[in-house]
Amino acid sequence: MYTVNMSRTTYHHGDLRASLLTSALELVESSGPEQLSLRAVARRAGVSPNAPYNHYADKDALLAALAAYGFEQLRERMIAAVADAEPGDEIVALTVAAVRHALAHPGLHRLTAGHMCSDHPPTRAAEDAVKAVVASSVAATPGDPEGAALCAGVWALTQGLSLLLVDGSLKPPRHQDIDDFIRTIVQTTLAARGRVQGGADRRSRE
Amino acid sequence: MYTVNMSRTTYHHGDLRASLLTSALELVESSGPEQLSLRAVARRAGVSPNAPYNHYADKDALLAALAAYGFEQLRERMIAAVADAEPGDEIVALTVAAVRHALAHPGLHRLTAGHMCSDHPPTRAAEDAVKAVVASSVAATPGDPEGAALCAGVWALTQGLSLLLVDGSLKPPRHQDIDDFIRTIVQTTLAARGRVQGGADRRSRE
DNA sequence: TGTACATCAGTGAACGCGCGTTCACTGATGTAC
DNA sequence: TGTACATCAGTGAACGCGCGTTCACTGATGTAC
Repeated sequence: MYTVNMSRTTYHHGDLRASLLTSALELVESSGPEQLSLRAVARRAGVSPNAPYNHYADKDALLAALAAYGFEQLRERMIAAVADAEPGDEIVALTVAAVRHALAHPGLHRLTAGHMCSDHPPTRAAEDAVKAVVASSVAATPGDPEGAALCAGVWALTQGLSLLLVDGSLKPPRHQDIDDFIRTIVQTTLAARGRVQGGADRRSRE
Repeated sequence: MYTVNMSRTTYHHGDLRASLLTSALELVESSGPEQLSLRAVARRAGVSPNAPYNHYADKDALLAALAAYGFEQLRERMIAAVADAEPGDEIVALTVAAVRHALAHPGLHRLTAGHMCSDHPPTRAAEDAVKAVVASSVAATPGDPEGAALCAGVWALTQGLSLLLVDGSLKPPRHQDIDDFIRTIVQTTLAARGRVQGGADRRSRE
């Protein structure tokens, strides 16, 4: 008797595939990605431990689907933020949106950021789509200084901020709103060399 | 008979505490932090599964000690890099050193970056010591633009680059040396707003 | 409209596994006298 | 120098656990005629 969460009356579930995903989503948020077990997901969906195998090849496949979902959600948020941003502010807006998303769904963030979802192509594709949004927002910034490097830097800054904030190793001061906090960090960081002297530029060690 | 790795002749091990740490270090690099088990560490140290309990309260304590070691190593590398850097280049040098360290010890990096090591005070202290080095290198940079924010940004950028490179989601181009790659990204990122127009600065959403 | 049957999507039980941790015990070591 | 004994740091066996996955099976559904 595995009916834990929903009291199903029909033998067939209806849409177990989707139900497993939302169960997994709930569990990843409540217990973290490393604690996520296929059995727990099935339990939560009110189904026997092996029922998921009708919809996902194995545990990895479910995790990969969950990660893909996470990337897609993130992408939508980022796209909306960039669209709403005032000209010249796209990069900061995108970063703020991404970090907020990570803070709103820390479990999902840790799943996608940690490389625990093996390299299923759809997941990789979803991740690439996210990076494409970063690229477009960098390109949208007038001046476009060294596209690829700035893309990488912005994305790294975003992921780093998400990581530190999600883990609690970085905290906004009491009085400061989280959006302002992120915004200030990003703006200050992107402007650091602008205020200091331009020296020490592009010197390879030789 | 648990003598797997070392063929011990004496009943007592000698310095099991240290031996456990190095065994754990090897395992965390070969299999990743989530696979690390206390039994495997004991096995590798050539000792029965419960022998570690004479030296560490539980698995968590061993993990915390390992993480603390990782932070200490990182700190030393960063201090050396900052000391060697030319004036004005401290931040970039520190970042390059930290990312290189992460790439040289990906398992250890993932242990320290993921918040799996519970909050044992010594581990936290070791982490704070690392951040202090960042702070001093930012302060050493002439102009010191908004210390705290830049500290956070530089540290986030460093952690983000480490994460992406360790996970393989960011790769240097074939022809480019990894140091140059990191250096270029950091320099470009810190100089981004300097080259673009200074607009969109410090606008709160209201 | 009714019936035979293939197919789909579940169940229930079991498998072997490695894990963290605890227990009682013991070999080796060092110290007091 | 020799002996009694406390203490330290190991052993070996066992505990209960939850896991991923497989097996044979079965209830429900839809389609062909």
